Amino acid sequence: MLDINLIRENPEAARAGMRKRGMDPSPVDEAVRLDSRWREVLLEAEALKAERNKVSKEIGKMKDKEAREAKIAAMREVGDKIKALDEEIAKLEEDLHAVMSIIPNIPDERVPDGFTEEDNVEVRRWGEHPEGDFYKPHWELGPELGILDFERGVKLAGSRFYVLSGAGARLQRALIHFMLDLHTRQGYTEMYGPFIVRGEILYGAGQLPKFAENLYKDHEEDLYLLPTSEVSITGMHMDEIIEEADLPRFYTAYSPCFRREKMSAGRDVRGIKRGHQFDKVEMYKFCKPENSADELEKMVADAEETCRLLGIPYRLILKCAGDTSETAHISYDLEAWSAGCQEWLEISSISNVGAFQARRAKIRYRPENGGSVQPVHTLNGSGLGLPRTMIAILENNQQPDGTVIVPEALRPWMGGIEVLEKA
RNA sequence: GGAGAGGUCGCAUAGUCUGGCCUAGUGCGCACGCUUGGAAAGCGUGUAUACCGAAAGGUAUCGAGGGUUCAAAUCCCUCCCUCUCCGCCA
Repeated sequence: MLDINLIRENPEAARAGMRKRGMDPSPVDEAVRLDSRWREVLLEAEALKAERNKVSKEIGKMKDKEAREAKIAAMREVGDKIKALDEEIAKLEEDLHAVMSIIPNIPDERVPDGFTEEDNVEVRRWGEHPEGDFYKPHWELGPELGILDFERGVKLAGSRFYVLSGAGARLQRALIHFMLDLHTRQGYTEMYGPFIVRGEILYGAGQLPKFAENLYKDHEEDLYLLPTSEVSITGMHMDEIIEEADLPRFYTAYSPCFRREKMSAGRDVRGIKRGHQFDKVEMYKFCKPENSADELEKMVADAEETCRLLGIPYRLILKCAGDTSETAHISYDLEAWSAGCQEWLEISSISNVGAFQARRAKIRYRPENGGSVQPVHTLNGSGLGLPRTMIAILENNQQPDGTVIVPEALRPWMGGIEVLEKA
């Protein structure tokens, strides 16, 4: 959510941001209109409340019965007016809130123009593409090695589910281990929390109401399965005021992620690229506004280090305005090359969200110099999505004989397995 | 799942029965000042958040949301959470 003061003082900035994303900027005008009407009615209601508070206090001290009754009758009328105005205020607030929550974050000036993936800008590349005519896609390679079972996944839970077994399951666990240890070394604190969260937590992170249909929900309580641990980490400090001395805070967390993928029905159905359940290790930062730009670059470097240590060739993409998440000022994507599918796979998305989520989730900090509290900035980035990292490793590291070499970095957790081969 | 006790401005507590001097008291912590060679102690002052307003000031918030009333921390209803005991079960 943007700051209402910005909408008031510089609505053109918000409009320009929406245009840059290819959106119709009219919600900004609607917000300006609702806000000004809201203030008008609020002023009126508060004046009446001030009067009522004052007179009510007098009534408490009055001895004269008749005069007292007269005042009570008068205040009863004032009370009715207040009630009507309060209802109007509540309605205006609701409408304003609804409009404010569809106005996206303003893209950073470095964000390139454009509305589709085509307009994203490649920043840099690392690593060599494996060349050869023997590279198979993972959906063939995995079952052949006996580590990936699509049929049983479907039997258990339907399409877009799969089962990892033996060395496949172990490889994923090794990756989780490796990433958490790496991020800890990079300065992040490991967190483990609920994989099910309340609706208000999703709201604070900006997932609700917009993405309601993409979430799995408990059938009788206001609880949802996590679509990403970005949500739970944001919620970690919801409604808190953090002392400046306690910033920045860096967190890393492993969690499964659950998504109904309603919006991408029929897309990427093959293999493990897009499942309803996948694991992810997340990086997250809460910091002061003046540091978020630098922290973003550092987080990108942390994600790149993960790829390099695993030997995964990648390219770093700066997303164009139309392709940048609505909560973000600016987003980078890290894409891994997969030799079997012959395509770039998004394995990490790293964003500076600025105050956008913090404002919504009421996460603020108290400056040491005594200034007033203000929203912190938040950043989030995948420390790599596990399935796509698995794809890259399996496909790129395969040998002409159909075996797969385990990256050195993962060996400490592989129990002596250096090569994946048919059991 | 059953029974009970609770949730108050950083922390700890008073206030709730009996609605109005609650503009929420007190202690601790914290900040500043006085005192001191310096410190501790002591003394004094200050110490939530949001919104409206140029300001003065006003409004709201006592777990959340409704209700009663001229007036609600206080009375009523619903919900959330915590603790204790019982039952059941990883």
